[in-house]
Amino acid sequence: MPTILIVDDEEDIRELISVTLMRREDYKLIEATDGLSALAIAREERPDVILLDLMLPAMDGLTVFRNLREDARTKAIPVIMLTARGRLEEKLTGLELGADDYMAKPFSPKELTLRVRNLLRRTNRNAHSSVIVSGPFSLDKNSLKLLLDGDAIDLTSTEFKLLLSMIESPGITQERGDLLKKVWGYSDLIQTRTLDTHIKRLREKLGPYGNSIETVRGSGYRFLEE
Amino acid sequence: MPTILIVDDEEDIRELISVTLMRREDYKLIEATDGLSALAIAREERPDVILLDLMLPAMDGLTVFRNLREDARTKAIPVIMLTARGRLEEKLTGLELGADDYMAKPFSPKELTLRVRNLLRRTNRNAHSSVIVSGPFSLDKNSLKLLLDGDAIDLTSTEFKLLLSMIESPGITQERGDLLKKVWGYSDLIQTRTLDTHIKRLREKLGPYGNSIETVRGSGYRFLEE
DNA sequence: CGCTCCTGTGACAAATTCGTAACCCGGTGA
DNA sequence: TCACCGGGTTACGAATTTGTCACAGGAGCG
Repeated sequence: MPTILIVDDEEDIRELISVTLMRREDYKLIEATDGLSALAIAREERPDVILLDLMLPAMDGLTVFRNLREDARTKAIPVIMLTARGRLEEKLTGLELGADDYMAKPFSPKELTLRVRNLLRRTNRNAHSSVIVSGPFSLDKNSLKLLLDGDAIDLTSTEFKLLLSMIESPGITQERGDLLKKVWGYSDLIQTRTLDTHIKRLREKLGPYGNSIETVRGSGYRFLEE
Repeated sequence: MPTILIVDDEEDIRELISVTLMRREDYKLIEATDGLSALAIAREERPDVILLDLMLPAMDGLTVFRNLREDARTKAIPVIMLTARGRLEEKLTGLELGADDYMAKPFSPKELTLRVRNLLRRTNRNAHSSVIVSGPFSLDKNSLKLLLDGDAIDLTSTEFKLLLSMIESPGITQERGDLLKKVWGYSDLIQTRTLDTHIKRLREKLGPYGNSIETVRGSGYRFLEE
């Protein structure tokens, strides 16, 4: 579920945006009423999109934006700037600074929704959507890496495939034959200890989290659901 | 140098856009006057951005857009839709379909430039920059030079190409076959030690940073992500 | 033309991975 | 109680993959 940070000092605007977005999509919304708290929240929460009003008390929106772009933690977060209609110079300054989008109030609720959605899609299109996260596990199909609680774990090619096969269907028991087919390409019921050997090796490498892989006696194995 | 496809049947619009963009940035511009040729060009040239007028003869812009999004070759190309002012329904339909941006004519030339620029930045962080920086590495595509912690390292042509191929996708494991294709143009699975030999030579020249190139056994190689 | 450098090839060494087979243990059913 | 089944474990050797090296041919330069 994407997280959206709404930065506006006017409560009715925040309310309007909040209602608009929640009516049409399933987002987690966070609100900030001033620049400083917006920056703190952005750094802490790493929202997927920021809706940033330019007319803020104390620290104005453009300054907030500059700060966002200067901080490695927040520089990649897409930002939609909001402000009063007709302020072309302001608009251009925002775009000059690298804003992802710009909308003038009052905006069409549907347009806002669509722009947020498209921005999320565009961002996800370029992101490592190949990463599967489950509890402390983070499995990246692009880099063929496993991170466990943030620590890299060396897996062999077969181990990676096996873990991937299991983590893709958490909570689902996979028959031994299915796993043998998926990972090794065995198409018939054959008698082999290969799967068990690799399960053991995998469990060893996973240390305490090795018990995330559960044995279903008489059937196969199952990756613990989060 | 990014490629921009301008799709508009009106010559003065194409001219305006062309002049606007060329005045401010170094782009390769391609023009199309109708939907069919736009699609053909997009598939062949894979532009970095498409400026798509919605009022086209024969095949309208929305249909062109749908086709772009349905084709794996073009679905990832960012599209800015252009049309007459005030057509909110049309605007929403475009955004509904997933357009990356929407501008109403007449548009501010500067705004157009900025939106194109920002879109390019978001989708290709390094595409229009000739210098790729990653940690201590600074690779200049124009001078074919590598700086490592500020010190120039002599690379042969092949070594440079190989390092560039890897550094362009940090953290991504690239199959041996893919690297052989990219750097040597080999198109089939062949048995060769060439890649490994060059990897070894590259690692030697990189000294302590040679371990930025990681071996992914059974797959290929990966440049360490920053 | 001679020299130097670059490049790719093929042979061999080193390292790693993998699968097998034997053995063990616990649970279940007759 | 006993036999059997299924999964856990271990050790070993084979297979595969990657690293390394030396050499030869080609390209480029003076």
